[in-house]
Amino acid sequence: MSKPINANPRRTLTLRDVSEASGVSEMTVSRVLRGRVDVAEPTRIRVREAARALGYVPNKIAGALASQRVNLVGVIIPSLSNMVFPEVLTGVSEILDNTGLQPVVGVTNYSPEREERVLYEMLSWRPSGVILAGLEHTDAARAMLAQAGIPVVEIMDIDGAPVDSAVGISHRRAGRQMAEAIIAAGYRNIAFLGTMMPDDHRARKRLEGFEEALSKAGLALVDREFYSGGSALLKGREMTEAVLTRSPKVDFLYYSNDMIGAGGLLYCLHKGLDVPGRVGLAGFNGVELLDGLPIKLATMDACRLEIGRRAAEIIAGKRAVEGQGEVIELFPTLQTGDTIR
Amino acid sequence: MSKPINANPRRTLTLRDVSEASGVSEMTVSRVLRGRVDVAEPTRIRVREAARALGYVPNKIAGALASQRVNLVGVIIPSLSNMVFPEVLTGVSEILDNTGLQPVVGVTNYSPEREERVLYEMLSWRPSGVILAGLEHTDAARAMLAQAGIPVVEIMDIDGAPVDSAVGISHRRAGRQMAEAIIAAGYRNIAFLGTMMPDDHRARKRLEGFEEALSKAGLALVDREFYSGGSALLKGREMTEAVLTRSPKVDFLYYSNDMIGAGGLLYCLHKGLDVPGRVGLAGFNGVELLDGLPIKLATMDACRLEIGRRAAEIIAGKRAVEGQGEVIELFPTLQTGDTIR
DNA sequence: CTTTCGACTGTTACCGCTAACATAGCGATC
DNA sequence: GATCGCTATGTTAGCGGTAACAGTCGAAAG
Repeated sequence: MSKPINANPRRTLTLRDVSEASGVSEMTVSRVLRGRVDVAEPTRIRVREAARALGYVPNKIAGALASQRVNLVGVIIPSLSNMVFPEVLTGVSEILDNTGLQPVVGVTNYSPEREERVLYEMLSWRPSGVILAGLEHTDAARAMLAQAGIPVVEIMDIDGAPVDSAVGISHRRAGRQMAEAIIAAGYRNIAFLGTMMPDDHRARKRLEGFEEALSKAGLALVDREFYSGGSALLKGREMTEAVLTRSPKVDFLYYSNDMIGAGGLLYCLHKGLDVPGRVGLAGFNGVELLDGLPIKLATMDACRLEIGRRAAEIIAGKRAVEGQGEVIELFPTLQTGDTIR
Repeated sequence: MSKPINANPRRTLTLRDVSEASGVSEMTVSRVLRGRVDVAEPTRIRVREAARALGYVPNKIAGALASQRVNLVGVIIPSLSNMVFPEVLTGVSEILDNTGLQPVVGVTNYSPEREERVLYEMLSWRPSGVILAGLEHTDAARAMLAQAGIPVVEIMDIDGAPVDSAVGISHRRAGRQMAEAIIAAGYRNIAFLGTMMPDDHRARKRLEGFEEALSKAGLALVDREFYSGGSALLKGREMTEAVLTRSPKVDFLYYSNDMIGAGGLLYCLHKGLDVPGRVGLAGFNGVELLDGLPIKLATMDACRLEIGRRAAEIIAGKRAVEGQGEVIELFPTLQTGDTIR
């Protein structure tokens, strides 16, 4: 009776408010706002105006619950601070933009436990699909993915068994290829510089492939140096100095990523070392940053943009859950740049 | 009667499934899974085990609708591909990690329209708060923010009027300070190199402050050069070459960000120019990358981590919506590095 | 004029969970 | 032994939308 009028002057708006303001049912408002075609033009206009005037923003939580549809795609990656994953995201968004699907990013910092937590959190929002980096996950994470009943794409790596689909390159092969190129160029005293890799499986696989090819040629790594944390460029510089000081006969430096490779290259140039004569260098990833260096570091692009695109396409295409997942292998190209003779 | 048993063998699980499996009511299951304390220990254990055995993942959509609570915080930033925003995100996550709140990132690519869309999309999930970069937004965006009834923090910049709260630095002042330092060091023929800035308001404000201080000293920019897109490091190199060729008497290069500054620095070093004697350089942001350069570029850190932290604290603290927003000004420190004499 | 049909709009019943309140035990208190 | 006061659990009624189906109404067809 004495319901307080205007007690809550800015209570959050609902369909009902728009419905009352425009004189049609909530259902019709809902139809208009979702862009369905079976509403008369004049009605449509009235509703749109009422909604805009009120500043109504639909509640997707309610909508998703009712329709059992969520236009979100979880994307779980290890890090944002190296340039590689942002580029994957670019590829993903590019494709998803035309589908009504929306990426939601989660970051794991290369921690499997954190990945599990992030995944759990994401799945609890019932996304339409999940894209996640790597093939290595906790058992619980793998189980969740399998149970979720949504398309799952594991990206970056294909050396292993995916839960559902996978898009990536063979890092083992990439490492092998680089080793072969280096050996062919005549280098014999090769050192590896890279991340400490308890959980960077892709770097590990590259190194494995690299060493495999070396040993096939009767060679072995002359030295190796690892780091974790800090400014990659600086670390590359420091590690390079350490290695060249400790093992003066080293004539090639293979870096696990371009950033430390760039640091090493700058160091060598600064020291006036003959590159690629006295010492050769190579990195991995093909990041844009390298274009700005005085001379071009040898590298292998990781097909990041393309991986993002393909993964998104799989999610967008696979409305139906069933059907075996597909595995798409991409092939990185070796760019010898100016640092391999 | 003849309801098909197991018709949908992997229908998605609900509380009811866990409830049946553990022999208690849905409500009790709900309580256990939300970690509420008023459930007997044996019950709690039974429920947990049933949930784990089934692989149940709660449906936050339903939960959020029922409780009118969403543990999400929208974070809207222009870009992920320069190192500045990832660091802001790090600060945000760091604080939010202890609060049960979760950041959700949206990227605008410096487009106001895209920002508006991303914001709309986010608000439709009814987040507990929004953090977004900059003070410049479309009218519609500003209206949505004001209507949303949730804490809003605009970050990076405080030269303007925030919708609610703001955390950032004064870019105008930052530009002024840098100009003063450069003038004090005796440089007189100063050029500016930076982004084309229809929508990079912070770079614009820095330039404004910079020129203001110049003119106060009776000086004016001798040359200027703009770019957009592409590898920043490379652009820095190219623009630097262009400026030094076109205006040989230039003795100082002020860059709108560290990345192009680094490119310029590498170019100068490569050309054997005397830095900082013949020509001085300065950038902006204080990115970690600079630590790896042969000599240290002068810069000003933008307090990115701290901005992220403070913004998150405001959101986390402000359970209540009311109360005027606060404006927190941070003060960047000028690091002269090795490129100002 | 009645019937039919299609275009448009309304009604009803949930979606899966949680707030709020109700209830059942059960030992302590007087 | 009745009452009280807990603690532990259950019941009820939505949260704000949407699917599915049910009208309504005017024009075309018979």
